[in-house]
Amino acid sequence: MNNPIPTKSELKLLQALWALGPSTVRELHDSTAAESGVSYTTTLKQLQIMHEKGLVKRETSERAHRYIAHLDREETRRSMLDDFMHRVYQGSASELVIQALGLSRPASPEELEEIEQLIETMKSKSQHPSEG
Amino acid sequence: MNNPIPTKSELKLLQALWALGPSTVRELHDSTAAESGVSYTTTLKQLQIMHEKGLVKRETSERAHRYIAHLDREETRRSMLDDFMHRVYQGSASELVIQALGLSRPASPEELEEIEQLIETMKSKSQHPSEG
DNA sequence: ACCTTCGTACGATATGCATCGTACTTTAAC
DNA sequence: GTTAAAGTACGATGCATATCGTACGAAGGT
Repeated sequence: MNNPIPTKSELKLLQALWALGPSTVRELHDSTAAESGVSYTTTLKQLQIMHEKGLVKRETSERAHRYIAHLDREETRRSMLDDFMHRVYQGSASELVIQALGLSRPASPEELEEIEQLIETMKSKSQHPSEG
Repeated sequence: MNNPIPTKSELKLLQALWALGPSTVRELHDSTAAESGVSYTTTLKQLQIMHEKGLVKRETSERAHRYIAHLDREETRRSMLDDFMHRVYQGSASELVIQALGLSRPASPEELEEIEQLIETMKSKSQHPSEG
């Protein structure tokens, strides 16, 4: 808990790390620099800073160090969403959900089913408040 | 569309503006500075910058100018949520919704009903893809 | 008329983030 | 063993954000 919130560019590198798994700076740079256009040392420095902050771990046994995301995608998203929900929606998950459902492309029927089932679960839970 | 995303401190002032309606710097500062501890001129400067950016309008007929949020809370939240959803969830509203429902306090039964109804609407829509 | 109070305007500074260039190190090829 | 290639480390810079102090103008009381 109380995890550091990654910045925009840190998040991009984390996305690449989650997609590729443990990677060298070279690999990460090649997979992201095409879009961002930044130079190699920028990617390197960014990863070093992320290491200081504890966002990534690294394996230094090889000459080219291998970086690993410290938290998985689910946990990171959860931290960021929690922060966002409090800052923007004053902690109201339901208002956030309602607005998210109104955004852009409709979800697939399977996803809608999954969401509905979650809601059923929450409904029954809210009738047994002793469960925390 | 393509609205500027407010920064963290700008968002706090917008929250105050939405709560209070058109307000002077003094009013906004009194209602937010207790928590933030910043000085009056900080609030003033912030609002001037927000005015330059188009985040707020202002009424200068009185000596103490009156500031008004340019966009209402719903629109601002929508822009911010859309940006967040793309950056963090790669545009997947359903993954965001599922995780939001899992966060912290459960929503009230009324809110869950509202969400369920929304989902029913979306389900029927997804069976008539010609509606865009 | 003069001073105090309340307001705006704006330059200066601190901090965080993102970016790059340069210096140094290691490896392998010649 | 000298050099080229590929790597790490790190200081310097630019830019946005956040904060504050000072300067200055307008109103009102005495």
